[in-house]
Amino acid sequence: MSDVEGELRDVDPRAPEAPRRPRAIGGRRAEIASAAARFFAEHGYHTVGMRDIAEAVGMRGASLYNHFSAKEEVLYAIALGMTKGPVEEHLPLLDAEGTPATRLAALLRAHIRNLAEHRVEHLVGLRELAALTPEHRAEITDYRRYYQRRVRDVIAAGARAGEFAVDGPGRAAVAILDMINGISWWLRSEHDVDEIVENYVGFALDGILQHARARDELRRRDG
Amino acid sequence: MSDVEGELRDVDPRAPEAPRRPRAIGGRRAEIASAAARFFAEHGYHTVGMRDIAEAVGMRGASLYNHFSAKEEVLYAIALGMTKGPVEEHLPLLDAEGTPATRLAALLRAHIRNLAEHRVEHLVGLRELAALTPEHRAEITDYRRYYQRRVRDVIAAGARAGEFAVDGPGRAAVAILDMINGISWWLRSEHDVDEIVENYVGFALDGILQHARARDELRRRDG
DNA sequence: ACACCATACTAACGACCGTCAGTAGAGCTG
DNA sequence: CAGCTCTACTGACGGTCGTTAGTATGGTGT
Repeated sequence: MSDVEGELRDVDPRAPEAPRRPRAIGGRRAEIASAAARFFAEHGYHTVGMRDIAEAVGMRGASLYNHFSAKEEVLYAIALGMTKGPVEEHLPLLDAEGTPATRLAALLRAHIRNLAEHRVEHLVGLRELAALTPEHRAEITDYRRYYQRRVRDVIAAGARAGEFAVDGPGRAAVAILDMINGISWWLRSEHDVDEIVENYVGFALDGILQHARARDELRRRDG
Repeated sequence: MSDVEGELRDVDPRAPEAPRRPRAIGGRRAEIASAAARFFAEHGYHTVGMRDIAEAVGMRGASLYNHFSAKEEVLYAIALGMTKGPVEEHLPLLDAEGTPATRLAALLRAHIRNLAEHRVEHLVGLRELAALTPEHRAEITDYRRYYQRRVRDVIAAGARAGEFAVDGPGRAAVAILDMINGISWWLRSEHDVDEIVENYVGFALDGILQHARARDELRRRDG
């Protein structure tokens, strides 16, 4: 009946060791989470039913419980992918060689590209935090706080080195991350991602993180 | 400005004789919307029931329909207050005397102060757009687009006048507004609003809107 | 070949939600 | 007082939702 095709046996990028599972069963999970993210992004978590998500991947609502133990688990998987992932894969860029400025620029570039590639998941992970279990929400916000702290620290290092001219590295970090995360609200497929990346890295590195220098120079000029 | 305080309603709501409060307040609508905004901000629009909102203002769920024709109307009132209001009250600051920089600074200051004063409404108006009727959502986004366009125009004027050094006034406008609107996600009552206002106006005016100047100067310095 | 297990299905339950109908008391107006 | 309005109440309906139980099926390992 249901013409579920088996062709999309996928390759999960992060499956270090698949425990004795010959079938690529993680793939269906990712497929469901991806479809759910699209729906959540467009209509909101609570207005989307399990039956809606199921239909999008070609099954009936109840069958989703073979892959997720609850609807909230789907949201949790989406949110976790957008917080834990970047922390583990992008944050090492801050430990690489180079000045704080080059390292931060590399991080922001990776961040924005990741956001553009997973726009809906990113949007959902930001917007639907309140729908998570308190424990899950705490875990997500912990990841986010850690990420933000690392950005703050590299900004502080750059300020000490004279690369940045900013007072309040913490506030600048928040401002930069909010500015960048705002992209997920309006990004459309017709936008030029490369251009956006360069614009925003410029806004952050040459703009916000130089604002104290520009401010002093402008004041000196104007008297 | 705050209207009706929570006067003593220590009476069992089931009591056949309800406490007679002084008539004369049309502020009941505002009181309901305000309580609803607090709940929506904390728990999300769909997880908050009419009965929850009602309880917060001392009535039963069905009685809310004497003030709003539907739950969505409550959300609409909140969102409208946070979009139409600023458009009509703050945007005239852009038509006042002064250079583009001083006028834009005045607008951003007013914007952030308004956001801080109505943090929950602002957050809800941003986050729960998807829960609005298509017609209501279109109206809200129209207001927001218009606001954004006006900001873009004053940035373009400042760039022509040499006050700003930015390429792409539209993108800078979006970045600045996203950065500022991000405040509503983390603002707490213990924050110093005045300090935030000055920080963010600096980020925008001396930072993002000067990034092309800073970029060129840094490149010249570094070779 | 057989057992197993992952996965899909159908059917239904219980809870909750937005909303409405109908009612009643208080205050104002004549 | 009579009559109208405003606002709150009770009670309930219809629908939807997340979730569970029980069952069927087909591929896989032994």
